[in-house]
Amino acid sequence: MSSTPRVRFAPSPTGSLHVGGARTALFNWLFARKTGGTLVLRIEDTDRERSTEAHTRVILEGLTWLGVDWDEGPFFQGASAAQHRADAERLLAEGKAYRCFCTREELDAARAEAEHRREAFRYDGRCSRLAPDEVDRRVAAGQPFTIRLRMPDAELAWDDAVHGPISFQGRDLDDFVILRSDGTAIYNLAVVSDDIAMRITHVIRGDDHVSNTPKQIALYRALGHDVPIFGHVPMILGTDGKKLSKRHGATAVGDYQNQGILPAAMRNFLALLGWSPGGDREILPGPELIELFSLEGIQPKPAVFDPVKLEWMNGQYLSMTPASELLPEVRRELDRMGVPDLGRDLLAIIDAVKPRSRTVLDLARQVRVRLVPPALELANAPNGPLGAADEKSQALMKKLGPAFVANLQTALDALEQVNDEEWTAERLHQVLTDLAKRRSLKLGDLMQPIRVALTHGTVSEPVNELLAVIGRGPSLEALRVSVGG
RNA sequence: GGCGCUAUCGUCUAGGGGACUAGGACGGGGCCCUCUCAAGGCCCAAACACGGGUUCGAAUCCCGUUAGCGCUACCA
Repeated sequence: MSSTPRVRFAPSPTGSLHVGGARTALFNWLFARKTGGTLVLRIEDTDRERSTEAHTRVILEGLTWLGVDWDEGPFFQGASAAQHRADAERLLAEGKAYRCFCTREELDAARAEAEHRREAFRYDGRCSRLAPDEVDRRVAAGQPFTIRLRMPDAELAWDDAVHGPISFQGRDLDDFVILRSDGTAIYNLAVVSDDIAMRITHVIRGDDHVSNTPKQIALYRALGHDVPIFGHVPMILGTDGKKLSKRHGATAVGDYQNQGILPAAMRNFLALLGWSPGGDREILPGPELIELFSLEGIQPKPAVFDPVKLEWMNGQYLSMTPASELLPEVRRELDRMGVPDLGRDLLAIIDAVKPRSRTVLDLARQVRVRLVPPALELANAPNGPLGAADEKSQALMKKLGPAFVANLQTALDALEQVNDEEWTAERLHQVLTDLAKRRSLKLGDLMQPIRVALTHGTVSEPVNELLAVIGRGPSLEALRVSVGG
């Protein structure tokens, strides 16, 4: 008679961990952590055809990355096959279920015919009316059979934690199959059987299961167990309002991990998709999320997944996260890009570049440029050190004409006078603004060429900081190469 | 077709009979800051699906309509 909730996340390992599943897992986790309850992880692998070990691993890794940890499991549904069968046979013995000898072919034909007449197909329950000795005869003859639940003519209703009262009528539902002819359980039986065995108190799952719920309630009642609390969380849609699928681009949490999304940002974003703490709060790091979470705050309507807002949120988390925490991620990306470890202080560079990044990938790309100015790499390229600079840079060069290189040379001459000691953002700012004033140069006409020479682009932190972060040696070298000296 | 679910700016949402001239955030537009781009600050455009009720009063409660979605397997 424990009163702490027991919830479960029960993915089937037939694909990677999708954002919809991830969010369902997150809601379960949030609920468990908020209430001091227990989260059980159960892998629903009863579909032997499509389930793979690789998928299971990917799902577990995805959850771990997200920071969703579980207290029990992972359990594999396949391991409970004997219990499932025992439950079905008990129902059979108690007359709450019956053997059905209809073959798949007969059923398919009946279904096709109904469709042809544009009528709803209903299983007519013919096998439920078979005389006992007829049943015995067929069993003795080795005729294969499935087991169907006798659907009661009763109201099957529950008070959904997110939708409120939902009600079905038993007479609208078929006597559905609970055990296949090979003796394995059908999903609905397996779920109920396992949820009972695991003493699950709250079933929090996707909206697509609401029509399974009355069947499962019928099963709970037939098995003589109390029904848990159900909460059905709405689906996630693509930007076109259709169910989110591969054709919308990235849908697996692994995709977002590879794009350099931070787990905390992903968690925050997913939580806000269909859930709100009320009020205007949006940036909710882990502890707040748990503190504020409640099933009642879940929206009953489906939500559109907006990757743009995810990236914005990731940018917010990026600026909140200290460079030291970002370092391992950035280092990994740099390794992936083949940038050698130069023993340089990456922290200062990360800090310089952080506000202009939305993903870790972004961040790493910009760090790379500051580690190894592209002009140095391309010093001997056929198009010259600035040949690969971006479009806006080329436009600037064209616009300034000879002044571009002349101003660069002017800056170089002045900067060479700055010694290593003085090579700080403050000092460099002073040197450059003085220089501009003395030569009557517009600040931009002096700064932008430097920026282009150093980064091959027109976007960066302030030039004095850029020079400081790149360091004296590489900065001067890149400028020299760029003026063709 | 049957059964069920859903409906507030383009998107995520606040709101739960009077506090609504409907609030916030993303995205969009503008301004400030500024050597560029971000970040940040300020401002603007942008929504209660429709029709009936109930009520002194409805985004909010009820009923319809419409639309979207889900399920209708010896899949999960």
